[in-house]
Amino acid sequence: MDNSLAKIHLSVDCTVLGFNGNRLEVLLIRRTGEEGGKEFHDMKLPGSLILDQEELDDAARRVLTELTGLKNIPLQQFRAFGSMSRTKDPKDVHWLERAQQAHVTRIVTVAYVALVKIGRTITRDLEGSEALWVPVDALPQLAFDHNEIIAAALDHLRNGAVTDPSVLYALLPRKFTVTQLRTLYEVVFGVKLDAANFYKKMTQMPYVVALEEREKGVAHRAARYFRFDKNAYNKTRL
Amino acid sequence: MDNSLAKIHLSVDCTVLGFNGNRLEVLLIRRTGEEGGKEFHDMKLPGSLILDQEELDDAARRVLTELTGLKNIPLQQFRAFGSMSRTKDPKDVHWLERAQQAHVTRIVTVAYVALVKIGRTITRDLEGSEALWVPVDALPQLAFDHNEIIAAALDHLRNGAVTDPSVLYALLPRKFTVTQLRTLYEVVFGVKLDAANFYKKMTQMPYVVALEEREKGVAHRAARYFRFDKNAYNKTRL
DNA sequence: AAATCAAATTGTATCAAATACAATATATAA
DNA sequence: TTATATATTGTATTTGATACAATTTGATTT
Repeated sequence: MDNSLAKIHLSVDCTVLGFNGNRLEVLLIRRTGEEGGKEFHDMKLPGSLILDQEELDDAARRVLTELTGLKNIPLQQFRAFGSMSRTKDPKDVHWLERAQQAHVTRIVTVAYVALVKIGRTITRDLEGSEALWVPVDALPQLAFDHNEIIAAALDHLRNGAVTDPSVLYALLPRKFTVTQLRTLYEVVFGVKLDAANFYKKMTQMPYVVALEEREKGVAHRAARYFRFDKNAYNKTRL
Repeated sequence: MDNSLAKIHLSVDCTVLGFNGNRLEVLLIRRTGEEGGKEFHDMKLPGSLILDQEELDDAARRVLTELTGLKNIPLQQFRAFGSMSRTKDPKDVHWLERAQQAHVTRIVTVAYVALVKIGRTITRDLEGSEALWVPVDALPQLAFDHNEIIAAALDHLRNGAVTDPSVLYALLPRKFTVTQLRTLYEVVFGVKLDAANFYKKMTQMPYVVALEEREKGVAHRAARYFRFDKNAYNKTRL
């Protein structure tokens, strides 16, 4: 009975993105596996199989908390990845079966993105542990189809930011300079923007509010800090 | 072993959207079920369980072809739906188990959207069959979480159309008037647009090309037909 | 056949936003 | 004290958005 259906395993994977002031980075987990008797090291997205009765969103939240120690980070599911060829690399299959203690032929994963402030994420749990930030434009070959998942997550971010630019402020520190904001726009949309015009445009937005505090220790005129005002932003949309 | 993992079934569901010249419609399937001895009728999205070894995208394509007879329609996966509460309605569980001949506690579905030209879709297979177009702003209560899936599909369409408006032309007939195009924009984005300004703006786009042919049989000045030029469009983006 | 209707299409004027780029200000470093 | 590197402000120009009046043209009505 029921044997026309695959024995499918289901997992979640989280693409945690951060902005280091210069480019986008993704949080990856070191993986140690074995291939033909030899040990190897590579990286993968933080993920986990879904537990019995566990909601997808809860599973994603669980993974994120276990990894970063952070809670209440908005996570957004954006796509499932379920190609048969996800498990075409024997390295991955071998690793999976050792980790799961079960025969795995097919694993469908539900992918999430989270946008975090890099500074606040690197808690003691992360230091020297198995997690690390890697620039998204310099990724090595990752486990499974994780390179593809990250590419899709970036695409999702870009699309989301067009409709609702407020998501970008989740990537900036609470206090940020206009230059940081501009660099973020440049890196997300892959464009070059005029600094002077961008400055005027953004600082006249009611939701980008100036603080008294200024940058310190830079070898030039210190930039003013701004913060994002969620309330003011929401008022700009109906 | 392996009993900490749920026995999960996996399916695909297709949200096939069309534009009837006035509003968006979605293609639904009539469903006949049984509840407490009484037969009932309602509607659901076209979907199917994934076959063994079948790619997700292939499953979606298969469903779409079986339903509409059309092939080569671009389908886009946009999200998985896997909440435990998807099967909270006993009606749905009962229906599933009768259809699947198996005990089903949890079914995760991978959702796709397809945009089609309504006129070309209604083939003989559809006439009098179990499929029908229903306006998305007048949907009854559907099976499972299909109302939610359709809402997400519309959201996905809106977001996609902001970044890449060319997707909208998949919803229009090959020859269309500017008024049809404008109504589509209005209905997708939920806004009212000035007819004169929209006309000038669109007809000056290099990818909206005027044809000689005009509308016939309308009780006023006949509108000119235009067509969408994919090549010209692509040249406008890098 | 002429007048009428309704929507298509064209015109024009105004206002707002995008862009270019010069000029000024101000932390630290030399 | 001057030099350097950005931050920030100014100004002029171009382009696009918006409002709305005017004209055109099939079909229908008189």
